[in-house]
Amino acid sequence: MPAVAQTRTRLLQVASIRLAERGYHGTSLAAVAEDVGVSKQALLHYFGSKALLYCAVLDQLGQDLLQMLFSAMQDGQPAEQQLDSFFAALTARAVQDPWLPSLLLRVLIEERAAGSGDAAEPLPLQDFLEPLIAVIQATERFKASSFAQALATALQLLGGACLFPAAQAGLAHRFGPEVVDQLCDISPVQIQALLAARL
Amino acid sequence: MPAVAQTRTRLLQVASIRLAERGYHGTSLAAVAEDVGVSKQALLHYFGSKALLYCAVLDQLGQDLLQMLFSAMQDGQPAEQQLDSFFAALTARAVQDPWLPSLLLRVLIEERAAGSGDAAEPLPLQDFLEPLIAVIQATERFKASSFAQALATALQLLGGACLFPAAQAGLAHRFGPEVVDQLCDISPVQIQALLAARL
DNA sequence: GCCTCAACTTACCATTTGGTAAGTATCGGG
DNA sequence: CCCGATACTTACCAAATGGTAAGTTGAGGC
Repeated sequence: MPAVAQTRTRLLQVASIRLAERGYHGTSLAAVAEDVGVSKQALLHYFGSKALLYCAVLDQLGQDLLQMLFSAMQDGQPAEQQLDSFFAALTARAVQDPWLPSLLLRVLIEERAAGSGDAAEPLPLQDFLEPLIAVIQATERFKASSFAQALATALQLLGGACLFPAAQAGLAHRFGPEVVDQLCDISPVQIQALLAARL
Repeated sequence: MPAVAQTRTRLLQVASIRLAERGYHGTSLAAVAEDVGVSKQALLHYFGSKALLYCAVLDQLGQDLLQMLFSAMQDGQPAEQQLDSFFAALTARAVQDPWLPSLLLRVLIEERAAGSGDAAEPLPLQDFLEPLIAVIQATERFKASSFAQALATALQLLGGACLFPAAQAGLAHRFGPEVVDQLCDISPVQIQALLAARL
């Protein structure tokens, strides 16, 4: 099935997962390459260096999130419902792709990971965060609020929504898989409750 | 001032900060030791290995959090107010010690980091998480709810409360230091609003 | 004075890591 | 049929890392 040049895509996927699970420094190029079934140098062939691979992964993550946000912004619905749709989509995906919220939280926590030294490098996820804040500022509740307040709310929502799926694997280890199964069912309604309460 | 054996304490502090900022794999023993001003082997002298150092750091973190929780549980106040006090103390400390929420989130995300292979190793932070969930289950709102629902709420609250302080440094880089200053002021009331809305 | 023990230090080592150099195989175009 | 580009591979390397071995220093007990 994977005709050609699928290798790059698979490398990106595997790299995303490993970077989410073990972080930048905990992920070795050799491990990623081995998972995909190619040599380490194949990886370097596609993405010049580890830092650039990391940038590519974050780029992909930003695009994924942005697309989810845009999909939720389609029609002329009120901003509250747009946020509802977005976080519903986010949690739905997060349950089956736990690496996504893990990576998101990680990036937000680890400010600078792979800076090329250049000051003008585009911040990863910035293209996603700014529209998200804009939507929050478009709600009735935050119409008159400051940018900082909208940002605080965005972080609160993201943190509240992403921590469970990101911690999913560890929680199964702590409290048992059956509790996690229950949590997967509870999570979406819990997020809706959070949004309803905060907006 | 540091008479003797303060070295161990300082090593633990510096290790906590570096582990929070850069994660387990991103933190080298040599770097921690150098920050304190001793040799790498002094570190190994006190904590047998890197994995044991990590365990010691997590132990300390768990104790810190547990103490904050117990302090908030003093008198016969209602559970709602106990949670209020705890999260107020947490955010107050988190603003000046951003490494604490960073480390907390990191540990929750990275399930297994330094397992001795033994299956019966005590889970880090478990002694803190369980009482916290118990307090949530003691509230009117969650009195009749399942354990899983209380756990979901605990994670939502922790995520919502910890993401901003943990991301503080990166946010200053993204949106400028003045926005972060505003956020530091906003954060506590935002957390109170979150608690009031969810309990 | 001497023994012991904690609290370190300098040397050293095996492994892993990111990265370079150079070679090979395949394929489409001219 | 050759040319170049793409998509890799094997070999190799310098640096960093966690960890071991052995030595040094100073204080307290006998």
